[in-house]
Amino acid sequence: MTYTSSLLRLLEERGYIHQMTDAEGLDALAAKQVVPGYIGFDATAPSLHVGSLVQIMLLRRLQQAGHKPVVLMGGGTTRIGDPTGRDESRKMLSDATIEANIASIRTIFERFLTFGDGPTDAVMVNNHDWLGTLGYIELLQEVGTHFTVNRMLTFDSVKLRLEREQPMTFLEFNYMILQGYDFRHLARTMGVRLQMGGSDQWGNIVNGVELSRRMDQTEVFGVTTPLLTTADGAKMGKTAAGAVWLNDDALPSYDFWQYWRNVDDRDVGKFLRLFTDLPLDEIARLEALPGSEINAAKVVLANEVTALCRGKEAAAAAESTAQATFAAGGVGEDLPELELPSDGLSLIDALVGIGFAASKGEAKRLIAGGGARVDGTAITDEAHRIPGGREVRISAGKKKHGVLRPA
RNA sequence: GGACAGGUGGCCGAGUGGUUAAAGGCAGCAGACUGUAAAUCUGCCCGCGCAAGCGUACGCUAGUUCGAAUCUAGCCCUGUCCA
Repeated sequence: MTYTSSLLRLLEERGYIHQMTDAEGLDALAAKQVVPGYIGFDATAPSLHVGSLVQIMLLRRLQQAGHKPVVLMGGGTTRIGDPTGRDESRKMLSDATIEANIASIRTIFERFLTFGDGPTDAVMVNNHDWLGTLGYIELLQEVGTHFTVNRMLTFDSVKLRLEREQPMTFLEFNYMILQGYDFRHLARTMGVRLQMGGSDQWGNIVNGVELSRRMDQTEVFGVTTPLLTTADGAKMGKTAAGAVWLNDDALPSYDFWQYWRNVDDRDVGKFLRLFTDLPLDEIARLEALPGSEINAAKVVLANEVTALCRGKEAAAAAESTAQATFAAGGVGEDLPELELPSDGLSLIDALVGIGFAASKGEAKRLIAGGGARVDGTAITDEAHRIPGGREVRISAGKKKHGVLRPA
């Protein structure tokens, strides 16, 4: 269908929309007024990772289309743990940890959104502010009456857990109620009319929409994004080294850049549309590049996303390091470094020290497998020693490179 | 509270006294081929040690035994059903 609002047109053509509660209603609303919309984020870690980037970009698009993004931090719900997609109950975090996490996560959003007091400026709220003061009886009376257990049991998050015979505590069972309550609270106090989220949040979003209608007769809307997987079916944002974090103190910018540089060919166009501000015709040109030329599009993708998330300088530094390292076979300044003692260092210790191997055994296996290189030459002798006094380039596999610098 | 079933390496899942650091699969790492892609093939995949070897590991603890993930007892946890 063709939308009249710039918001839905933008979201549609860039591939953000999976499901909507009432497309026509939302389209009409967005065409005539500023729509405050929110997305909820967990505060379980001090950084969000690439898996949340679609949601972050969604808020950015909302602002670009002239609406007001509201970032909801789950300071309250994190104390419970979202059962969605999890087999096991989540560990509880201390209040201090949660607060610190929220502060750290906020720095990411400040790169993607313009915060302030204006009508379309972004704001960040914490659901602990209202959930924390909500009494149990009050919750049961006000909110609980609008949920039937019959219906709650039909939700995937609950059903899956029961089918797999995994435990689900009553605490977690209440999560959906609280999340629905969030929406209604924001609708009442801030005029929020839209909640967005991943497709796994559909049930929670619908609950909030219905809760607002039942308690306040307010019409609010929900939009979910498609579940983002890479072309080979894996969830986004996982690598051997762990999650691809957005905060630069959790993952070096060079590694972040490399993540995007190495995406599957088939994902390039999709990612460019979702994660960059490049115009669509430019993206169409890039993703149509034949054969190995597609690598140019990946460099653009890596530059754009890194610039957005880490800043232009970080992107430029990462690119020039990659250029120097891969194309010229030299050494870029963004590579991981390790001090090289004047009397040299064993190859094994060097690999472990720079973080290319988790243990000496792993380093040995790497060497035995022919994956260890010193100055570009494969070394298969486990006992190899690197002499000191000179800068040495060390590699594990084709992609991981580092530098040993004399002390 | 009772009956029954179960708790194995990152995940799934075999194994019911010794040749088991524990089959198989997934995930991961490396090599070949390439384009820092995919697919495919090959090797690797607990830690320490140059090595022979040592140390840890099958929910926890204590036993039986020359020897236990495998047998016994107690405990903890989970599920299903019953109260």
